[in-house]
Amino acid sequence: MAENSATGARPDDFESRLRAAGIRITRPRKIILEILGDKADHPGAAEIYRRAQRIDPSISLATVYRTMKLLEDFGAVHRHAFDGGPSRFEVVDGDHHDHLIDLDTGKVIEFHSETIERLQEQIADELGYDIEHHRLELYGRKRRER
Amino acid sequence: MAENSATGARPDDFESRLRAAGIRITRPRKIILEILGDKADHPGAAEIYRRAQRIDPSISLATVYRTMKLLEDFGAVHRHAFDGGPSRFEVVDGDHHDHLIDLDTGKVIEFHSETIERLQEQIADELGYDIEHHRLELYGRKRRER
DNA sequence: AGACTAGTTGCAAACGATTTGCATTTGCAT
DNA sequence: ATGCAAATGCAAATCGTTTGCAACTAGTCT
Repeated sequence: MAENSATGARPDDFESRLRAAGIRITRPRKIILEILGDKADHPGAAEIYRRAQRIDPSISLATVYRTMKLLEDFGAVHRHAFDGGPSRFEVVDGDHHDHLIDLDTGKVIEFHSETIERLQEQIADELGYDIEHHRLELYGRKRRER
Repeated sequence: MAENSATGARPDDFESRLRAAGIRITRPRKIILEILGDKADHPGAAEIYRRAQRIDPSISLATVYRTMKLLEDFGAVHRHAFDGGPSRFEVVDGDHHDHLIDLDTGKVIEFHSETIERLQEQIADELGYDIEHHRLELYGRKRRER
């Protein structure tokens, strides 16, 4: 059955884009796309696997990894390894942003600073480099002002 | 500029600091400290192991890892996982800096921008967070202007 | 609808990086 | 020198991730 989530998940978009690229939409992939559609957090492979299993227990972790790789190569997903930990994934929806990781909860907050972006470009330029991509992560804890 | 070390290594500094903290200076540790004294690059555990073995073939990889952990906890070393790869280490020598990683060679260039630092603080502040540490990595390739 | 086939799956085994249990050695204070 | 807690080397264990392979499907072509 086709369920429409009012929260903004539109896996159909992805499905058609993938189809257009000649990528098969299989049952596992459909489920994973559905999960990623949430966009609420930055789940790791194990978490995606757990959620997928609740929908279809026959899904394997290997397929989760393979699908994430596929989506990453396709450019639909970004992979992060915050503080050297296991990979966590994030759906790419156009706008670039950086991350503030809550050290207590692991929660990820997104932010963007055009000024910082420009400064990065400038620095790389002065060093004679072209930036391919970059990674800015702030690790912190909620301010506890009493 | 600061002081310069012609041949580079001054492990004695570290040794005394570690001794003062009640940490035993064993043969393997002495060797690893000597290697880290170079500060020329950002070697990974395997590379440190390789270099250590050239000095004393009996050193084990496990000890390299244990020692790096020790030094990291001691605050003498920082651990990086550039682009999700294996850990690479860097001696901490006071001044903070960020990194530009040459995607072709893996070489790491250090830089620092007080402006960026301040902007980061400001952003975290606006989000209600105190920064514990942060990580800014630029990944790029040497500009090939002909 | 049935058949075909290349792409995809699940499983388990393989993998690379790192950690750990344990018996043996060693630093270093006595 | 002696003693003992701490550190070592080794091998096995762990974690996250990838891969080989035989069985299975999605999408296509009748």
